[in-house]
Amino acid sequence: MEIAVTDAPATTPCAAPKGRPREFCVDTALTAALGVFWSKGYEGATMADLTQAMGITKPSIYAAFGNKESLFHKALDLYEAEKLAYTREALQQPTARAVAEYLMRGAIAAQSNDCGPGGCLRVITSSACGSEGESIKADVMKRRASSQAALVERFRAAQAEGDLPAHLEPEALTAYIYALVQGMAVQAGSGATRADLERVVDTSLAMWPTR
Amino acid sequence: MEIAVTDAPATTPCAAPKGRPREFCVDTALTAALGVFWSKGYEGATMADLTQAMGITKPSIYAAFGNKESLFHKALDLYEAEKLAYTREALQQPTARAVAEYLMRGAIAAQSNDCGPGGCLRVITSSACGSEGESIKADVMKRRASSQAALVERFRAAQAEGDLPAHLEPEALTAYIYALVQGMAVQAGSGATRADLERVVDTSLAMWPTR
DNA sequence: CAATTTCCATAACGCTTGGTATATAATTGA
DNA sequence: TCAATTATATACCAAGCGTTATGGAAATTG
Repeated sequence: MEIAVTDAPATTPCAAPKGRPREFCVDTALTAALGVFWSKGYEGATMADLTQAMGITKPSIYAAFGNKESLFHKALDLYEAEKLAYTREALQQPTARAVAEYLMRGAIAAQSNDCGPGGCLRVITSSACGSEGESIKADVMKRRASSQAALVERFRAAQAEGDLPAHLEPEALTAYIYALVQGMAVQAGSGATRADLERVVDTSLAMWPTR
Repeated sequence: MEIAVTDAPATTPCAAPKGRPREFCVDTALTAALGVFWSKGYEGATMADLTQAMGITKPSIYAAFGNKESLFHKALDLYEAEKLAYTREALQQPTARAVAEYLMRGAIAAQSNDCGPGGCLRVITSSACGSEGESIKADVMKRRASSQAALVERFRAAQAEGDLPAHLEPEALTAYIYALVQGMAVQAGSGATRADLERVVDTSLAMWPTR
């Protein structure tokens, strides 16, 4: 009769892991997987690469993360949360120019190859499109569209405040900024140094309308 | 005695093809192969994809082009000669701004997906870097460096003529332009339309120093 | 301590990959 | 007409891919 009261444990999965606990840290393994995907792309990363970098065997990967595709999605979540956080912080900058600068300097930090492999996981994934990773590519493009929409909105607000010259459309400016950042990612993936990328950003900012 | 006079046929290979003539046109097949590499990348393009698009069987490909890697290099040669010719034409424009505009408008024409697949074969190839296509990637990067060096030289000449503000370094400007063009390639490969790319170029040109 | 649950490791699976051996067809020159 | 030579077509190969089944070891629960 009172069964309904204690009927909830199925929804609280973290209560008591009955069997043998796993011997590896999921987050650490996921970080290692991210590094592999980042440097070799989705299709370029083999399960052998992943097992070696993650330090666990294939059955463990499949038990903990599902299949390769779902592992990639989780790695991409981690990437966006950890390496692309600056994207959201940038929107809170006071002026449109400051937003753009924050976005580009953040891109340097994220793409420069001192921390992690060079380039951008999104760019790498959307460029390398075998027939297999079609849904992967679609996922990346959806996330990118969402990021771009937020920036358009920010620029629109800036224009309403008179912070942006009227002859610049928010959509066009967003596409421009993103093209620049994505191009920097291409160069970073091809061995460009942090100084190289800084020259690109400085040049772009030198051209930004001052009035 | 007069042998020396008629000793040249080894250098005139088109004289008499002794055996069975091939039934396909090499250039047509190479164009088809280029389309496959362009839309799926080097590693993403399988031999099955290539045979189907080229309309010939695997042994014919290997007999005519060597292996997959050498086929890619030949397709890349064709791509650069046919689709990247605007890169060299741009350098002959009278002003630095005209050079930049020619470069970007040409990029739109080459990357926009009405003619051939979207995006840029160089960007696709250098981004998609499995462990296998390492030498392929190196080849692309070498060609890109050569193109960039030519643009640096052109901007340097422009600066000597007073055609370019002194506070803009030719190297930095080149990296900036290339980042923009490469970013446009990323967007074109993700389904951006010609109008989308034109907005990017117009925005960039609106920021170009006028004085 | 027994039972149970979950883990790790090996090995195999079915499939696709780039590349090739072999046999047949088509042309040239004698 | 008969060899010599070259292209085509079918089939095959070894290797690598993502994925899964199996068997035993280890840790928590009752």
